[in-house]
Amino acid sequence: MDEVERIRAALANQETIVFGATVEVTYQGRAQSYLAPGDRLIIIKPDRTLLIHQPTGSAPVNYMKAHATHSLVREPSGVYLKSSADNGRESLTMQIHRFHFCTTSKLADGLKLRLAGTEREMSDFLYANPHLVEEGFAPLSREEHTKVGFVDLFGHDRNGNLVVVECKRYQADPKAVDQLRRYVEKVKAARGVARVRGILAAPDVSPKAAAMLHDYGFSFARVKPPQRLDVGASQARLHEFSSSP
Amino acid sequence: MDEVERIRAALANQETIVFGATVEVTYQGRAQSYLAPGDRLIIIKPDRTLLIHQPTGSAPVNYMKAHATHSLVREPSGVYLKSSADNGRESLTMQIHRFHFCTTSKLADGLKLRLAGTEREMSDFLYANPHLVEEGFAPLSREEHTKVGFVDLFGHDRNGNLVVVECKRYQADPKAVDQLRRYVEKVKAARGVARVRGILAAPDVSPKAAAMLHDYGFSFARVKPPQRLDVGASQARLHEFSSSP
DNA sequence: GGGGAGAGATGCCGC
DNA sequence: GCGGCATTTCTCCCC
Repeated sequence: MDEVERIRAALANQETIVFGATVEVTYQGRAQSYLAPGDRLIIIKPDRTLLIHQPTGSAPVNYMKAHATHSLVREPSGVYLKSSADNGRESLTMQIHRFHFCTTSKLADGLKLRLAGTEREMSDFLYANPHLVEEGFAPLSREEHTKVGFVDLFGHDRNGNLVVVECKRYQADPKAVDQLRRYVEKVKAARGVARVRGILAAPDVSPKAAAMLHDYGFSFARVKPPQRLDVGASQARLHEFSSSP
Repeated sequence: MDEVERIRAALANQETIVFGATVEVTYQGRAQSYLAPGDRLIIIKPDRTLLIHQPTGSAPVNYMKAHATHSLVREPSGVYLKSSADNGRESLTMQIHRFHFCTTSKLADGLKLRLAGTEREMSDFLYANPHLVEEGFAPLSREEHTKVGFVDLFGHDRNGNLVVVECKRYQADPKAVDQLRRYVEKVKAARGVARVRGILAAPDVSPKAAAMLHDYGFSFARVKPPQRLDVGASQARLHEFSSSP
């Protein structure tokens, strides 16, 4: 049985397919692209995600998201993998000039990654340790998704001013200051208060972002995201859900 | 030769390595994570990018960026892939409980993807077809990266007002309006002009973003990004550089 | 299902 | 190298 037949069988059987091949790729959908022939690694997952990787970099050079449909066709001009999704609004055609290797297999895995050091954990940490934001800061709420928007941390300072805190786990950039500014204005409008302070909490701040903070009268609090992953606890909890599909 | 030896040889030989295995992964670096044992697809590229994929989704569940170092070690407790980068600030340990398959190969590819329908092409298109932004719009410059920032399109309207246009290839969201607002204010400050109009050009606009446009007195222009990929020309040009490493 | 926002975002291009 | 920003961003969460 050649590669075409093996891949067809694996597609029908919802296996994980991996092959190396010289391929040429055209894509049309949210954008449009063309990739001239070259050696790439192609992956089709059981959820019908398609990934086409070149020999460098983290990101696939071409791809189709989960739940696409794939068909391998032989035509006079050669062998093609034709993929389609979103009722034909996304389509990808890969001409396979030559197979180098091909593997198919059943892989079983239903586990979730446990991640620590996120922005959410950072705002939780600052809620519990408000002096790290500013001496005298008294948080009222965190992750407020309902009243005034998606404010990370909300409270008042030692002088009774309302304070909006935006947390970033990385060096804060202009976008982060935009966001803080938007939330400060939301709170002003929602509460009818003229003075609302803005504090950006992050491990660092870029030059442009720092200038914006100054322009808007905001403050900066240097805070590193906490990284405390309880592997033991997470492992125990994860194993409770470790039944594979 | 078992999998461990084959992978070691392939690492030394800068080959592309693909294997399926039951693995358990811990990561520490910009964040911290733990992934309990399960079947995954592991890829190591010639540039030493490491990707760990679960059976669903486009994104790797764990990874190391290019130029990491990898070593396969046998210890009394089992076989481990230990990866490190950025002088040890990033590290990943993968315990390999069981190999399911393993492939190594030399893949040669040095070609670049040609992509059409980007924001850049959209601003070029509107520069050439300014009436699509607004009747009477007269563009002065595009992709202005030096004077006032990164304004996509800049000009004046039929009444002589300065106009800043921000292009988005997707449905415009609140972040896009933030960005437009920031650029409008930059132009105001740089030119000392009190009135500068802002126009958001995008195929669609979200409800919140539309409300923000209204609040700030900005306009919306419904424009789709152009998708005209000249495959013939790109193919010819690409083949000139098709010598593989 | 769509909107809003985070991400170990990645990648690209400019200085 | 860093900074600023687009991305076929992807993914999650919540309405």
